[in-house]
Amino acid sequence: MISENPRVRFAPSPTGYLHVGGLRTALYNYLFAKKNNGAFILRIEDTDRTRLVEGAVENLITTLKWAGLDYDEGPGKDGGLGPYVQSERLTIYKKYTDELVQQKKAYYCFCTSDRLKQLREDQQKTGLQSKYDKHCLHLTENEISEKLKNNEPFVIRLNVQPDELIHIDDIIRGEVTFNSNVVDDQILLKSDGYPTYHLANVVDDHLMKITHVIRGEEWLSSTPKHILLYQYFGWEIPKFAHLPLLLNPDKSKLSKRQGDVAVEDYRAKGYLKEALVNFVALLGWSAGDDREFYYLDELCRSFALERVNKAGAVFNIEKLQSMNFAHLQKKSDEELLILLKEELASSDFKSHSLSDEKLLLVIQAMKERINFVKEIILNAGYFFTIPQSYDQDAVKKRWTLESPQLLQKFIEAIQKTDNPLKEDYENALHKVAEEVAVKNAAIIHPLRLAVSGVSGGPGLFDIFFILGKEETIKRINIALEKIKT
RNA sequence: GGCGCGUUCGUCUAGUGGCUUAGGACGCCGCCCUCUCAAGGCGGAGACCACCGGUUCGAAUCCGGUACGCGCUACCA
Repeated sequence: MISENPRVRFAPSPTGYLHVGGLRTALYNYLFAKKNNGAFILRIEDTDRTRLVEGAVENLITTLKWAGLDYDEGPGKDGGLGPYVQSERLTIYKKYTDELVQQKKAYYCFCTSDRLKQLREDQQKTGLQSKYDKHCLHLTENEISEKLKNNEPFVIRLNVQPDELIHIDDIIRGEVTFNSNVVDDQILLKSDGYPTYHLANVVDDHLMKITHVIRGEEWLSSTPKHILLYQYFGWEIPKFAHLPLLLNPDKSKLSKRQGDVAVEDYRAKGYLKEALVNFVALLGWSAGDDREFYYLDELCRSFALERVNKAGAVFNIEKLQSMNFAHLQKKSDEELLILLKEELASSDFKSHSLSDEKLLLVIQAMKERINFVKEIILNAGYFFTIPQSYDQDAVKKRWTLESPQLLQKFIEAIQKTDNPLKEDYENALHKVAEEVAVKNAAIIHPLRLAVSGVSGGPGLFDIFFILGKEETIKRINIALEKIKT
């Protein structure tokens, strides 16, 4: 347990959509906050104007909300330490860089990108680490004001001192040490007046009283820059926790090229938020026992940063799918009804005439045969409309010369029944089979084909009951005309 | 190239010096159930714990080195 109420943040860039890796980072932050009675803050890091995407912030917020990760402070939810969008905080960053420049902990740099590029190439050729050479550090006050007067573009760089050891005490990785000689004089303020991630991140984390920085491992290498900034400003350094990366099957950092990475893609495919959250929570964390099925509130209670793994985790779709199945099975029929009606509304069967009562029966029949609600429509469209075709392999295998007369007899048998139940269909069939002295299967298989067009699915008598007597007879008759051997 | 991080079944993981002939889950295979497809039940294959060396009575677990993988190395985050 953390003694003081911690404050954590999820700080995405609005570049279009919420990445599943981002979802996990957000989730771990959220879980940590909830577990320790802390605050979960959303901050938008939109300092790269070249990568801005229209509507991305709204999309991010909607998706986060869909997943159930509501933030305590953030855009539209002022906690007194806003604004929570970095592009609205430019004067703040300016103020703090000025302070650093005054104390000579940062300096103006007028180098052109051409010179920088050349420098990098030269260093690479000689096998050196590519690093800024402090060329502009020695500019005099006069030279600087002269250049500023001439409107020469400039950036502000961090003035890193050599030969210092910088220690990071990471909750997940333990102590990590860097020598300041490998830390570049990072640009803090870009020539367009916007801060870089490094500056904005540190300033905001401090101003927003962030106690724990929980973020992806890709940030570990730049953490020394951040530590230096905290030290230069004289600020307390937050605790760090660098999360293992989410990986493609080839172990590279999870990327778009190798599959879906946007949370909205998974949502659109029909994954339940419960399954996605559960799955992603287990990618890099476990409670230490064999339990794998969790709801969000249960995760909140069990989560511990100390138990997060160090190694990256391959994002395995098959496991996610089985997770979806598991969560689907736990849903009540009524919950599934809502989801099914949503899917139906945007399907070919939107003008179906089934009552909620019938839909509930369809759900009961199909539930354990699907990984996604939409598969009810995809795999069992016959509940909503007469089969448009008959599976030819099944016809070949199940439709025999005697099938027509058997089905005919079955029609006659059920014709006599009144409001038949599942058992009545079954009894009728058994009786026919007995009369003609064939196995039940000899009638069942062609019947299933006639009524559904396919060879698999729920119990035949369940299908009959859901369709009703009239519809069942009608379909058999149509099949008798259409199916030729 | 430099710096950093990592390495247990195909994949996600349990394991924090003896409980381990390394446990679970997904996937795969087989059997049972069965009108089909699933689900479910039972069983199976699958990890010389990356490698080498050290510490120890004893190591997947501690230490060192090597290899491999990944990340960072931008006026991107």
